[in-house]
Amino acid sequence: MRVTMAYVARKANVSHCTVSRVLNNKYRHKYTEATRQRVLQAADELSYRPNILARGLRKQASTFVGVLLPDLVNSFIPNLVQGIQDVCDSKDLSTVVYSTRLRPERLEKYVQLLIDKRVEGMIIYDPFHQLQERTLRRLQQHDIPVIAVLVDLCDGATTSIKIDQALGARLATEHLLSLGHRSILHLSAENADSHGRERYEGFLKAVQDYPHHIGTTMIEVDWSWDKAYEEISVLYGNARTDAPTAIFASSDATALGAIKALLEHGYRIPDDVSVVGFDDLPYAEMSYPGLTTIAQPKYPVGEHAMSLLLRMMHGQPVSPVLLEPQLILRQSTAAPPEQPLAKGRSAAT
Amino acid sequence: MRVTMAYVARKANVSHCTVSRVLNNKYRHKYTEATRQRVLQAADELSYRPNILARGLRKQASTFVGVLLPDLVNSFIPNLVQGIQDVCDSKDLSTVVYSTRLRPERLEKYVQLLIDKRVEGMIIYDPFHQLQERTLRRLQQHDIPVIAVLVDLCDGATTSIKIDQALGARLATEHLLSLGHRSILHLSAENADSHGRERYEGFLKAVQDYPHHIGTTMIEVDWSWDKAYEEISVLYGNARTDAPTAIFASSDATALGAIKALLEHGYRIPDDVSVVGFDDLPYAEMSYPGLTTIAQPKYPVGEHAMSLLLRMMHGQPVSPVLLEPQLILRQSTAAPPEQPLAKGRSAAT
DNA sequence: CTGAAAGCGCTTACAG
DNA sequence: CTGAAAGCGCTTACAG
Repeated sequence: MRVTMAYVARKANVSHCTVSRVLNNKYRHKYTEATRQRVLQAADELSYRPNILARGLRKQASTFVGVLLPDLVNSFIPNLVQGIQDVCDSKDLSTVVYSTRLRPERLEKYVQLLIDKRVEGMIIYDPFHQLQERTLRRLQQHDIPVIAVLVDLCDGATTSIKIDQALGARLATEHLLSLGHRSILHLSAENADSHGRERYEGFLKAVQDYPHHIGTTMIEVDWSWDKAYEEISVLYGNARTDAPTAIFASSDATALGAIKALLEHGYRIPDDVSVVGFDDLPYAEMSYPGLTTIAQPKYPVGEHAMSLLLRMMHGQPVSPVLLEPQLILRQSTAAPPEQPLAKGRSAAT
Repeated sequence: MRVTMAYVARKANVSHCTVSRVLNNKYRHKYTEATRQRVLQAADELSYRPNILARGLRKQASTFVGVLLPDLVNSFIPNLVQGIQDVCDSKDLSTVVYSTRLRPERLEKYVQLLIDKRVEGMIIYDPFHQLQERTLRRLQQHDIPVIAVLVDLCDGATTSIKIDQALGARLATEHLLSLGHRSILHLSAENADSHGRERYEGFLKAVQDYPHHIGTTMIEVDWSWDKAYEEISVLYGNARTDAPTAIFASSDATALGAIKALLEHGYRIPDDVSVVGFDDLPYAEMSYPGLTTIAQPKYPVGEHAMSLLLRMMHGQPVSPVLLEPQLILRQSTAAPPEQPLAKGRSAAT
């Protein structure tokens, strides 16, 4: 049989209201220590546990927070979620996580579901702006506070916590420039989404701000490892002496595609070509050579997002947050070669 | 103002019970089509949405399923979760996912929390057997059905869905043997957990079953990329002609550590040394050279687990499931070199 | 200091 | 065919 408050009350010889008061540690001056002890002991002996659903119904608070993500697999999502959950844990909140896998109709469906579940707030990462404005308005109607992470929502007004993408691109580019590279290739995702565009712009800006002339090449690879691999195979496959000595890839995945193509064509990294990535995937460290890249503070984004949401839930004012990425030096970057590049250089030594 | 059934009822000029009946599509013969239309229209006009908490309280069903994992970051966890969630989606269930990050006390806490939330079932992945038997008993007391994934729970009795680890190890080993390798090194995780042990045993068994004499070496690296990297650096670092021509690593991570060490010492893969991993991480394909490995059916494990749980929730009989892993051929394996191995072989050509 | 009562928003036997 | 009533397990003003 299920142990309810009534049951505990009977055992402790009090009414269920008293049980509620004692167990919630509320109105402490309103009952004697003796009663308190009796209740506590009865609850303990029966291993009583409150029914959170009932409490939620009564208090009009579900203790749930909704998290909407494009997918679960993507590199930094787990860390983001972890950050959110750790804050929730300390506040007796739970997260309900949904991943849309890029299907807009699922997005709408999940928002509705989360509303139905009476979540007390929502954190949304919507990289391709698939969330419609009217859905956002629905959330407002239900007084559900929303925080956008990494990317603004379509309304542009929802409080967001983001990472400075352009700064990351600048750090990567300036690192290559300071090593002496004067011809840099950018594997871009300019047309893919806002992060790709911001990284592209950060790269351009860094180059323009540099006092010397820099030769730049851009290839759109749309976050795709395959495209990066193929484009670099073609570009460096034919013996050329004027190929860029450095590559700034807009993601670790595309950087790894480039590296694989270069290694297969006999180039040495970083001796012949330097490569910088972006993201700091776990593999960035495991790969050969270790990938110099831009690390994003994934876990802190989650933490901040949840803290902001908490403030909103309590009706406190919030303002957007911008976090800074960081350059991680590994073995894939070095000064450019003294001799001009030539295919199969390393195999010939 | 919040739209409740009472509100819809008033608007449709019926009682709230009728609203409930119509909206739940139950007792269809119990009201006229006209009433039905009136209710439906009123609900629609008011954008009525049922309160799932209230329904759950009444029906004694939370529509939540708990998922307990060691972490969110580990390679195949996201796919596993996705499989679980997709099945849940089709059944109007939601998952509450907790990751313990290997802290046993968190495990106990989360189980309790999930009980408090009145989850209708639980899926648990507990690789290091941190869950205590009495916690499992508590779950039973609350009539919460449990499914173990990938690894048995401490009681050994909970229905489980697993992947045949020994078979995976056998597939990997036989692949190397069939290529002609007669000296194989196993980077093991024998002492780390049951998966490590099963993979180790599968390897041994495959070698013993082989008609020819096979030289085997074992190094315990405990799932650690670092340890694999260091051990292989040492073993292959000193010029030796008798080093194994093939490595079966108990995970992709350790395989990648080995590969990095080998490449740094000038060995060519697969020309000088063949390497097989285990897991099929996304990076297995992206690395240089593409990693031959054992793929585990991650998503299907999630699907099956949830389907089993569903059966249990409906009081139907269930039996354990064992899924088969699969060999994925890429570029890191080939026949052994004709000349004996020597350090820096490739650099010398 | 303690209890009786109302109510959160539903579902479902039970009458009529 | 429809409604009144009870009840899921809590919390919280309101009396006493």
